[in-house]
Amino acid sequence: MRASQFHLNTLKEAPADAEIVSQKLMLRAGMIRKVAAGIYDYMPLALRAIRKVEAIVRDELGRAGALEISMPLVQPAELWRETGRWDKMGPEMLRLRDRHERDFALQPTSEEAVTDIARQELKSYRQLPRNFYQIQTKFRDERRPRFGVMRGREFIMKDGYSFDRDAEAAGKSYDAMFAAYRRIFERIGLEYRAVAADTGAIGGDRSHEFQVIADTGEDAIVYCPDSSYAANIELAEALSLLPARAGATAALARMATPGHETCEDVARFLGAPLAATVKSLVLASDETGQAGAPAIWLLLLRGDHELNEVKAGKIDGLKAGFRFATHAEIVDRFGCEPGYLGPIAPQKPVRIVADRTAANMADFICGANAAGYHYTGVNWGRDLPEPDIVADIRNVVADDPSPDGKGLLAIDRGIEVGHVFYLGDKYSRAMNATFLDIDGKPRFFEMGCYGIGITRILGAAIEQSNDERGIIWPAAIAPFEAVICAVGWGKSEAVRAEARRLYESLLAAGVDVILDDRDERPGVMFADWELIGVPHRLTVGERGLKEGIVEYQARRSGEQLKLDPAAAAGHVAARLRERLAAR
RNA sequence: CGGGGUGUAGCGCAGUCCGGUAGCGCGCUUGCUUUGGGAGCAAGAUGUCGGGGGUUCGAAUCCCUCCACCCCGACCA
Repeated sequence: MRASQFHLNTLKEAPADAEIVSQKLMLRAGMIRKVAAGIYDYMPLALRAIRKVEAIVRDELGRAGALEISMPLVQPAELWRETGRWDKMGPEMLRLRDRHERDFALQPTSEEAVTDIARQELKSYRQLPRNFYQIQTKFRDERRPRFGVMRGREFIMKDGYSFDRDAEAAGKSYDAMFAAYRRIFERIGLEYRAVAADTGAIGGDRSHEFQVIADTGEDAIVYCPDSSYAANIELAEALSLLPARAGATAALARMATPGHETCEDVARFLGAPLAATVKSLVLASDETGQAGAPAIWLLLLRGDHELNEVKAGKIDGLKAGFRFATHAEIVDRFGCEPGYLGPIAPQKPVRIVADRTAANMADFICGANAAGYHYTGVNWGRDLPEPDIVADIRNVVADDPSPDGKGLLAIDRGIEVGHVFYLGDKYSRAMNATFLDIDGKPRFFEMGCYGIGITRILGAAIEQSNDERGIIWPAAIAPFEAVICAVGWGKSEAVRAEARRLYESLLAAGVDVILDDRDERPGVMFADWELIGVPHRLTVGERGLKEGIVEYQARRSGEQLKLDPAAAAGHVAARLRERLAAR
């Protein structure tokens, strides 16, 4: 490719509404253009990177035995009604009507469509396992799209689905996809972690997210440096920090704490450590209690801990959904304003759930259910009944003990770029998708689903790797692997001749190279290609040619070399091969 | 969806309070000069001032209304 025939449009300043670095750099590099909230044009540079990601995904999935198909972007409502998701999906699914007033949705994912394929195409156990995938535009009408391609409404996703005879075979399909995902992210050249994730209603332990490590990630990922333990914070098990409950040493005392409503405030006011306090959170469950009123729950956590809502949602009685209680509900149950709530003698009974750590605390501080008062020296059993339920309901924090008992936990930020998930027969059962097994009986398919956010990978790669000059692409997905900057293209026949020769030899060596023949000043060329993030740069100019050299510069390290022109193409090709061999 | 904010040239912004011929920087076009880290000089082009309605002799500016976008929150495979 020659720059004079390519489309480049770099900006010195990013649009004011761009928020995070990947979004700013992609806009400045002219890769994407915003068309509407969360909806972008992918310009030639971006599409080249996208195609490279897709090529790696196709190659590895093909190797793993998956078959590419394409399902419709516009899907009939009937399909979604079969599984109940037409109603369950909510406004995130964009719906539309055709001229006959029939309902359709833009696919946010394709379990229904692929299960429909399976029930018609896969008749026999002899056809299993089968794994279909597509790389397709998805639409999810996010309430708040942001961060450019990281959380767009329209985006490109690889979604794959496996069909197996039984759970054991499905486990093998899952493991094969897990291994393929590892190869994919390694080939792309991202620093990532595969973490255990929440399985929701499906249950089991077969759900993993592939998280690209980046400080700007929206997810918190927990891992143990001394073992293989890694999990999304939504799932990561929090052990009790107190192995057993210590005996009471203090007497119960009612302290005036006017105006001190948070645990931090109360601890400071009473001169006690934050870890001696217990915080009270009031929830209302959607399962109605007596007389049709929502059941009210009191959740107790140590003052320095945070509620994990995913974990809370696994408690019997909260599984159907919950919300934070309203002010009126709180006052009705506790006879007291929020800020002074506690588990001791609320006005009306509530279900009390204590976190594992809170349940082992002794001599603790909590609200007295009277405005302006807290209790100190509170002890379970002596001052109030044992909690109704003790459960893990908090987020782990750094330096918590690892649940596998092998050290302390650390926390990183991550960007989710892939997810593998065992579905069981959730969709096959809902859609009556069966095959005939060896015994002649129909059985529901055991399914798995496997997603990769193709466009999100671009954003994640940039978040992970950039500097003040711009993007630093991993070579495997860079729009171009190398650029030749021809300094003085317009006036020097020698420069033109050498640049063309170099260009041809790089092409012959299989390097995806662009020749910058725009006759721009060197500063303009260098700034453009550094912003765009091309990993390898060769500069040909009269100055170097007089010395008998061309210059090489590596984008990531900044390393500069003077190379014999005859060896330059080989040098770049060798560097690109090294990267592949290193994996 | 609740709260806040912003819409002026491709991008970044001023002008709005206090109504009176539409501005600046970057980018773009042409010419000359320059030529190894986003060149200089000169001459240009580009605006339904987000849309509609109103007030006024006159509206980017004041009023009403709609829309879009952004931020915070809530929500969320």
